[in-house]
Amino acid sequence: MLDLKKMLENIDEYAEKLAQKKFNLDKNYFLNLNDKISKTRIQCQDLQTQRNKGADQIGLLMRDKSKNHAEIDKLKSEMTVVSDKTKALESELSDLEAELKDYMMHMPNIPDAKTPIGKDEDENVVLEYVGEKPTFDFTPQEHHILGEKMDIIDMDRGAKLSGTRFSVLKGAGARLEMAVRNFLFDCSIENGYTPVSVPVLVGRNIMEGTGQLPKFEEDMFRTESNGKELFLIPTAEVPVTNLFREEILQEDQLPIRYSCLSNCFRVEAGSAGKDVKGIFRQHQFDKVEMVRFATPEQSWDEFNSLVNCAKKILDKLNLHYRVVALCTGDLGFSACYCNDLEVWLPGQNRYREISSCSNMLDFQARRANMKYKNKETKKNEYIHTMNGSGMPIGRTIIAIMENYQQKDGSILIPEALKKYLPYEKIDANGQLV
RNA sequence: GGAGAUGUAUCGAAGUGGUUGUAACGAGACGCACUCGAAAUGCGUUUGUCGCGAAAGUGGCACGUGAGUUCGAAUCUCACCAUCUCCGCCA
Repeated sequence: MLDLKKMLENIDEYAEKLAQKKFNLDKNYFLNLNDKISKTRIQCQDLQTQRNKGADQIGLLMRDKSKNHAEIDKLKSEMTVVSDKTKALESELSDLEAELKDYMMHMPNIPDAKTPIGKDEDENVVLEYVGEKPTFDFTPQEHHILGEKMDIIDMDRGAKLSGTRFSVLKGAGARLEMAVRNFLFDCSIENGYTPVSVPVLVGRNIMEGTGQLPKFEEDMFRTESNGKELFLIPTAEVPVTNLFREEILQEDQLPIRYSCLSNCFRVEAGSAGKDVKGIFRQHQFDKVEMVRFATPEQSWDEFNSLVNCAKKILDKLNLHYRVVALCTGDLGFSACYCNDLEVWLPGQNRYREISSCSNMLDFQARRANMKYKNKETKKNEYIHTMNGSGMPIGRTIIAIMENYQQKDGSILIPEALKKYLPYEKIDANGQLV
């Protein structure tokens, strides 16, 4: 959620920036509503004061036995009127506040000044290329072709179990997956993160805290059982970021760096027909997520360090990639700045997103009410949150398969992975040798 | 799933309808005094949040959450949530 005060002071600037993220601010509605709320609030507080004083007075009279009942009864009936009025106004005020909150919960975070301005992903800006494209003396295949040939990825049986966008990994495929999971998990620990293991089913308020709800409900898997509603998380960012909701941390505790390997579930509404082959875009996948909590002063250093953590992982695997700054139109709902790492996939002959690192500043902290006590000012201030993928397991597997494939149809095991999968390669028949 | 109990500030815990007073008492933390320093002792400070105000200040709201009763609710009623104990069931 945005800072309401700042927004009211710089309403035009905010309107413009929100428009860059495709949110059309209804300025009149917004200002009127605010105006109505502050007027109602003042009236309401006056009435509440009146009610409190009246009640106290009655209490005093009742203690004083010499007073007659007629006087007390008269006051009581007067206070009934005040009390009714107060209740009516209280409920009016809470309706108005709920309306404003609902409107604000649908507003995205505003882009940071260094986010390039642009309509869509075509206007993202490449910041850096790292490593070099591998060369092949044959035509490299896409991962799903290799996977089916070697019988280590079974899309058909995945679909049989759960429908499209589900898959089954077998033999060397399943072992490669486990190796990648362990590798990425250990990478996050080497990079200084404390691993956490969290629920993948969470309540509605948790999804609101990180910004998935209320706006993107159709993108989320929802369960309901015994009247209890729970959502399947689309990323570990959701439960991990919410760990400190409704808490006030000490400044010394920050920064906090957590990593989490979890299942992720996405409906992928609106991406029908896109990336339908293979395991690139699945309803269910595993991912190591890195989440950081920081003070506003630490925020950007922490963010840059987070991006470096992600880069280090791809470097270890010797993969070629580029770093991209997302433009305003492509930026996620909660983010104010985002760098994507796009790995080179020779089979697809293009760069594809493998990690997305975003700084949310205080946007999520406001929604989830996460604060820290500033040592100097002694005030409680909102913390900053940021997160990035410490790689999705599936896409890392794809990158390895496509970049390490050989002319004979085998796939070499990257050096960094041999600790977890002590073989030279997966041969053309899908055997580890 | 059945039975019972509990939920109050940083922690422990009192408070079963009334101003003064958001919260007795205890611990912790912080500040000051005493001390060469420390301990001990004494005094003081210590919930959050939203208004109005340049500030001093001043007012509202919050005792698990939400509704209700009442002139007035931490206290009474109802629902929900969480925790603990016992029983049952089950990875």
